[in-house]
Amino acid sequence: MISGKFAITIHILTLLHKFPNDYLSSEYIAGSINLNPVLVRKEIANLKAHHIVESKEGKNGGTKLAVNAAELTLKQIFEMTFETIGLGFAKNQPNPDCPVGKNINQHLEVLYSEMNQNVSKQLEGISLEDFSNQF
Amino acid sequence: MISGKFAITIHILTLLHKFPNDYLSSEYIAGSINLNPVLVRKEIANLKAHHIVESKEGKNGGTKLAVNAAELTLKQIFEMTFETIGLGFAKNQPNPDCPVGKNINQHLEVLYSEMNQNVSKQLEGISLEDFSNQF
DNA sequence: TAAATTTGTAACATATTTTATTACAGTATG
DNA sequence: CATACTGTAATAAAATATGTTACAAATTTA
Repeated sequence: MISGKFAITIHILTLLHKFPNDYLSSEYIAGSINLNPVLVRKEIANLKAHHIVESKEGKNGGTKLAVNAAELTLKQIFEMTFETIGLGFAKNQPNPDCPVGKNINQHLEVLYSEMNQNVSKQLEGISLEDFSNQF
Repeated sequence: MISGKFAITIHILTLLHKFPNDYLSSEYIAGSINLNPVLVRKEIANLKAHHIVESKEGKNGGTKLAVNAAELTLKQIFEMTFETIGLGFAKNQPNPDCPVGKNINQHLEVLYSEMNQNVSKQLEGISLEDFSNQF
C-alpha cells in the first residue's frame, strides 16, 4: 500500500494556487479531495513546517500559499511527502552469513539512490504552477 | 508500506545465478532472505509464470534459473513484481464537481507514467548478471 | 463580550495491505 | 516405502494508512 500523501499534498497546493487571495478552510479542501478534514490539516501541518503555506486560526481562517508557485517544484513536494522512491526491501534482516544476504540491501540502496536521482531530475523540471496550469 | 516483492525476487534470482547448476530449495533460499519458505515459493510461482525459473518437485527438488542472466533485465523483474512505480493517489474518488478534483488523478497518472518510462529506461540497462556480479 | 467558526492536535477506531504460520496433498528420489 | 521437496489454501498476526470524535485555543464579527 502506498500512502496518498503526495497526491493529497499536491491537490491541496493546486487548490491554494487557484485561489491565491483566499484562506481556504480544511473543510473546503477536504470537500474537493473527499477526505476527512483532519487529514487535510495534518498535511497542511507538514507544509507549514516547510514554510510552503501559512494559515490563520479562528473564524474565516484557513490556509494560503506562502511561496511563489513558479519556484516550488514537484521535487520539493516529493521530498516533503516521501522519504525516497524505491522498490522496497525485504522486511527482515537477511542472513549475514550468506554473501548475498550480507550485501543485498546495500546494493539495492545504490540502485534506489540512482532511481531517486533520476526521478528527482524529472520532478525538478515541473513547478507547482506548471502542474496547476494544466487544469 | 511498500511490499518487498521486488527485493525478495531479485534476492532469489541472485542466489539462483550464483548456483547455476543446482536446484535450490525454498528452505535454503528462505534462510538467506530470512523469510518464511512459503513466501519464497509464492514469489517463485510468479517467476515460473513468467518462465524465468523452473522447478522440480519431490526429494532433492528445488528451483533453478531458466533464462540467460545476461539477458534478463531489472526492468523485467520490476514489471513482474510491481504494477508501476508512482507516488500514489488519494484513496477516495475526488469531488467531480470541482475542476481540480475532477482531473487530478488523470494528471497524476500522466506524471507517474513519465516516471515509469524514466525508471524503466534505467532498469533496462542493468541485467541480472550485472547485479549479481557485484557480490 | 459573547457567539460562531476555524485551526491544531490527541486519542482512538477501522480498513487495508503485507508478512507469517500451519497444514496437507502431490511428486520425485533413493 | 520413507524422505524431502513443491504447490497451494486457509488463517492469523503485524504493520501501515485512513477515518472519526473530541476539544482547547484562536480569531472574527455582531
